Amino acid sequence: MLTLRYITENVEDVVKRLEKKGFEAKDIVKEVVDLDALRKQTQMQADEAAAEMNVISKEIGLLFQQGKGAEANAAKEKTHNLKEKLKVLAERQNELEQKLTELLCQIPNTPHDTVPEGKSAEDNKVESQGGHMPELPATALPHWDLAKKYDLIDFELGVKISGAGFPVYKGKGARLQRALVNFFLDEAQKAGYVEVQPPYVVNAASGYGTGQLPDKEGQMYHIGLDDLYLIPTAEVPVTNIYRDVILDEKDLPVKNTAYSACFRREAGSYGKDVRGLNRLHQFDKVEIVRIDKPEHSYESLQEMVNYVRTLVECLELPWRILRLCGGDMSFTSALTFDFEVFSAAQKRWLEVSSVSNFEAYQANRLKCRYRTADKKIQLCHTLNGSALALPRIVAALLENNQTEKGIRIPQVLVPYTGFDLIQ
RNA sequence: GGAAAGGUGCUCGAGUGGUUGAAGAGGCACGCCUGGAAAGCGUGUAAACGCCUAAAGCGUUUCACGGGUUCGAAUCCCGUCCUUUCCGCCA
Repeated sequence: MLTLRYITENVEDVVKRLEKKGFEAKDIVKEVVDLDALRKQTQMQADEAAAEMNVISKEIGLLFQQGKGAEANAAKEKTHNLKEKLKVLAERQNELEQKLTELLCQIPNTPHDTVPEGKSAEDNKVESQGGHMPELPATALPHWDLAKKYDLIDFELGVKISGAGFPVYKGKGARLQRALVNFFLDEAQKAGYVEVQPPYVVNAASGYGTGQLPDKEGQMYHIGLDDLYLIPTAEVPVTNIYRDVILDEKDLPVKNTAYSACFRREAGSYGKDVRGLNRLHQFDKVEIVRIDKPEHSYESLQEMVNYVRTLVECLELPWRILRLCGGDMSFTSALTFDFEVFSAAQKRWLEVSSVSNFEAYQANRLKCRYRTADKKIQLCHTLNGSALALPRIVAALLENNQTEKGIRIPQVLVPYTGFDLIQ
């Protein structure tokens, strides 16, 4: 969430910026400002009452020590009203603070200046593109047919075991998955990211920390018996490593990478767009996470974008980078670049990575802070990106590299797969 | 799942209902000492919110979390959560 201070000190600016996200913030921001004023006033009164109470209590203590029991008992009389008043004020302050947090959670992150105007995915701006567009014969197959033909992925078997969206990878299909994961992790390590293996289930506090809760509750699988959530991305457990942590300036930027399976309910999305590997309930992804100081976070974002680009280039896939418009950005992001690769048989661009700077939005909920060289405490900026999500990469690899002899494996992966052709 | 113990500051660890934000130790930082280092000595070492234009300063809160008793709670009572150990089960 945005910080109270930022909102109350930049009312006009916040409202104006949020327009770009299609969020009408005027009313809620006004409510926040009013409530904050009331909160301050209430705290002043409560603090005053508490201070008075403390003084009297100390006096009573002293009187008892001096054996002046009668005087002490007389002093007690004074506390009754004050105690009642204090209770009321403290309760009111508590309520106000709770209400404020509730409101703040409903306000999305303000978009960066460079975020383009726009309402939907169609308004995203193509930032750059590259790679070679393959020319496939008319007989080219979509990846779900290729997967069947070469016995790489069994979607029906997944339905039997779990349900739609939980494919079973087999033989060279499974091997290709493992190869990609290892390749991505090795590359991330070379780029200075420290690998972690996080838990795949998280508690509610972690869900709140990164912003999945409360707004996106329905998108995660919830384990009711233990009140835990299956992670929709490694971003959640990895970023939460830094929840309630005060880092040292010299430790920044923190760079982590993690492989994890990701679980998403994807409620309400069906149809031809979700066929095959295009949209799954469980998929593999290697994530990169960075924690940085505010003045350096956009440099970090650029570095992450550059890094992800090298991955898609290594894989010899046609790619493009989109700068997401205000309307297509996530609730919590300030600036997002999406990576898409072209899947030549489907003739579609598929999103394989999303790289975002959340500025202090997540950090504020996480209480992820750092101590500057002159000992001041500030919120960090958090960033993350996929590097990369596997299924759509696999879809594009299968489709784009299909030949009469079989499916060609990109050179960089051969040491990992142990084969260069799927026959 | 059964039984027991316990949750205090960066860490370890003490804590009698009344200057305990919290002894002591370690760590860390700075200073002195040294040719340099170690040792030694000294000093410092929580966060949030509020008041104040800001700094300084002051106030309030915080000893897992939530409630209760009390003039006053780290300390007593109740509930919740978590951790550890032993037993059982098990990759």
